[in-house]
Amino acid sequence: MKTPMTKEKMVQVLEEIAFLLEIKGENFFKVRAFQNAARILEGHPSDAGTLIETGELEKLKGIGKGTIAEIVHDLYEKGKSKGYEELRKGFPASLFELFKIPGFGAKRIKAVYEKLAVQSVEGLESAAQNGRLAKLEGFGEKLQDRILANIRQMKKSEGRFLIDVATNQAGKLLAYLKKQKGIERIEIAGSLRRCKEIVKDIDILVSAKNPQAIHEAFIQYPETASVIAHGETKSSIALKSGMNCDLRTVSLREFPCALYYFTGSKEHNVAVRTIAKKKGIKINEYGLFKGKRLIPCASEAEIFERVGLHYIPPEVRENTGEIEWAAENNFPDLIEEKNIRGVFHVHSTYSDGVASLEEMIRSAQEKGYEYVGISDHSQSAKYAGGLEEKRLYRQWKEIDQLQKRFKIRIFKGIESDILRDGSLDYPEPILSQFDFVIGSVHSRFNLPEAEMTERLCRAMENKYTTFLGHLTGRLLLSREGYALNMERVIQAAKQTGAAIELNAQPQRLELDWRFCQTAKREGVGISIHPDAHAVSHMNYVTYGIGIARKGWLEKENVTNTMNLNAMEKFLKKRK
DNA sequence: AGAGGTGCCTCTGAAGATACTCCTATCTT
Repeated sequence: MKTPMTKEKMVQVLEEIAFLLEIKGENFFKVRAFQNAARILEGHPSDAGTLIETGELEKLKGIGKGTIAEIVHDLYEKGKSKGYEELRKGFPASLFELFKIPGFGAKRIKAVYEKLAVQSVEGLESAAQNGRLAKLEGFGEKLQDRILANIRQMKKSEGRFLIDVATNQAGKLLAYLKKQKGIERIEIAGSLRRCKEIVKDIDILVSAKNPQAIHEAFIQYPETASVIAHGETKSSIALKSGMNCDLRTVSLREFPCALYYFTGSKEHNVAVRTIAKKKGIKINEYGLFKGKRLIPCASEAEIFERVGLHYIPPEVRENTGEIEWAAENNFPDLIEEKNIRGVFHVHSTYSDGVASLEEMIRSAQEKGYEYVGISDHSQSAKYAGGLEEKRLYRQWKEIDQLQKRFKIRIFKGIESDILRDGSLDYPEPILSQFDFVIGSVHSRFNLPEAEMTERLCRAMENKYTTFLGHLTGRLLLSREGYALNMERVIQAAKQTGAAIELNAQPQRLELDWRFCQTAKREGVGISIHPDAHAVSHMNYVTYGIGIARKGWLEKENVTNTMNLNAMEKFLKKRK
């Protein structure tokens, strides 16, 4: 039996359909209907099978009973869709890559495809290099240069993956391997275990009774695109997604030292080995030795114990001061996900979310939170359906109604655009009615550093600004953040009492962990927010926790570890 | 294409800036 198509793949197909319709110059709303459906499906907490078998699919607003539902059914039941295949005729798969180039949309893709027979990024690059692109109607020298630069930038991201992509793929591979017989211990190691925001490959460590069979099963993994190496202790594969995975097998006895070694970072390992050496201890991936004698270690914790260090959790093993700290005996008690008592920065269908207020609130309550802060976009964010006064009142009214039915405390807030001059997006009489305000920059990204810094500082000086949202506006692997004097911004937060958001969306993950320590030292509060646009995004908090731990944050440093009572006081005090 | 309300039609994510080329495509979630 064929395994049913996964939801991720379906989402991709719907996005491709939208793309093809756009290239064909179809009705804008038709295109958007497919984009919308893709977002809805992606953000829904259930998998495709459940949605189809329960009949819930057709009830989803934006999917309906017509074409889109039919395509999803076909994809699920037959693994293919006639309509989609028809549409794809004559368009090479490599054409989809072009959409990832910033500054390259449907119109321009259509133009180069039809007039220059460009079918891929490679083709576009050579057309730009030999100047053919600039000669095309509607193009020119400058655009050609910009596109070349963007292609170069994009190529830098090749082979690098966001943490959620890596986590999901690693999870599936791990589940597959765990089904094999003879597994004793299995763990993810490497940068993924250290919770790096960008991951290059997945490292898996296994001890098993029958390592050969595990290596064999590993290279047979259905998602394997090619086998790079297949040995007795190490195998490497490239997944269809382009991601590489390494599997190493060790004995059960070696497992803790191997796990420690393969978790890294290299710099951390070198530094700890140096300390160990001074005590006459040798550590390598095979074990911990005093002279020639093997000292058995049943866990990583024992390794640290042996070298006289406090246990250092994987996330902070970057040799950025954690070892000195571990030697001093006042190692921080890093925040854990269970410490989070509520979240802010939750969107709904009032602006650009795909789930209703009720669905988002329910999901927060089901996660066991004491409070949830709703913050849709403000009126200037037209592209995202930002709320002007009238719809704001309607939302407040609905929240009041919902509050009667839900136990969780609902805070009324807004993700307010920070306008060019640093002011917020509503007049004071409206601002004063919010329980909280997240100030975020969503436009005019290319101001000079001094001006942008001033803009953010001014926003924080506004007494209604509770949190400063996604600090630099970066999108990992696709867009640099805007220029900013981080030290000054953190100082301004300290002086004004505004908290800085740690946006847990995998593409953002900022405040960057490298600056969390600075904020912590200055006593600036950090608030971990999912920036959820769908129910499934509520889980982003987990990544935020990983980054917060990586930045050495403790419970006390994180604003939304406050209980409801303390949070209510905090929000009132800010005004 | 889907939703909503009516029976086949209308409306839908709504603007403003930017960077380019020459009047428009793209980006902002």
